[in-house]
Amino acid sequence: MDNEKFSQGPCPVGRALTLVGDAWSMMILRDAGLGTTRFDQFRAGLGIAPNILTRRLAALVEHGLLEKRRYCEQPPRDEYVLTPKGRDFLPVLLAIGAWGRQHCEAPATSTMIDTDTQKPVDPVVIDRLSGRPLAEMSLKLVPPAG
Amino acid sequence: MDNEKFSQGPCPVGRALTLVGDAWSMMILRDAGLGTTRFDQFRAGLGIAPNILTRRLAALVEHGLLEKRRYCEQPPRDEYVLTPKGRDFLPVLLAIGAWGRQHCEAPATSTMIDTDTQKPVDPVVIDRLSGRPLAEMSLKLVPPAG
DNA sequence: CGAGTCACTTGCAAAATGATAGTAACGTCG
DNA sequence: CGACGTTACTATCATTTTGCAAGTGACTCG
Repeated sequence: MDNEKFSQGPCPVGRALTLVGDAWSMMILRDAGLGTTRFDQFRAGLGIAPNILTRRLAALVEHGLLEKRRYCEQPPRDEYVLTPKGRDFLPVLLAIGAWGRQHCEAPATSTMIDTDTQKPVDPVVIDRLSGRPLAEMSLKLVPPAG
Repeated sequence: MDNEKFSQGPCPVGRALTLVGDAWSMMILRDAGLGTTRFDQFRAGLGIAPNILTRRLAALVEHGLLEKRRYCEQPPRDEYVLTPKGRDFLPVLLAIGAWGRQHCEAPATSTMIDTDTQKPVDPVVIDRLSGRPLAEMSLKLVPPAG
């Protein structure tokens, strides 16, 4: 869907989706958030074909969500690490995961726990100002430049 | 990417993405959340080809995010309305939008405002238990079943 | 009757995806 | 020192998906 209409349009959702709006990219970011850094780790963990992985990683690097770093010269070894921009996207993935846990039943489900309290996290999207869950709020769209 | 590996796998993110893990589906849901219900409204608003729209709508209906309702018999007119499952996904889209507003600059940006307070909303993903933003927390993955 | 709206379907070209195989640079074991 | 393994890819090619344009059928409005 990657066209210029959305990448420069007024809707921030559209702009975001031109960068990360495909499943592989999000899965790569998820694994990167869990500590995966190397090409073959991503490949094995996701079961993704190497040519596709190459392209997705390159796109994520180009868009500034990952950084490719040479961490060993001899032999040449690269790692892909999240940039601040990429790290900021992880809460969104956890929100997607929370939705998936609620609405897509499956035999077994992995969970995330807070390492401080050892309790499972339950991601909710709220409004920072009012502190209320967005699901309970009534919202209105305001177009730009008016 | 739609394969059985993820739709039945342990990761709720993967399961969710088999349903909504493409940009068009999310854009359709976004518009549905803003009140769009009819085929040609979606088509015109998104600039999507009609055959693609047909398939995406059918997939979203099949997966239970939208419901197709005949609201007029003569002439036959259908509308697509969000199910509870689909409505629960909207906060995630707003979180994606918040990320997009922060990280993808553009000349002009539309915003959402709270109709109660008339102030712009600022979506953040927090942990329901601790109330803390997930971005500040340190998390650990726990695999299922042992 | 003719034009227009709505919700699509059909046909076909172009692009993306995915499986498999190959490559290049290096390290390690015997 | 030479075979084999590891890492990080590229190349090739079949399959799948996407997207544009045009057409269709049911119906309404003037």
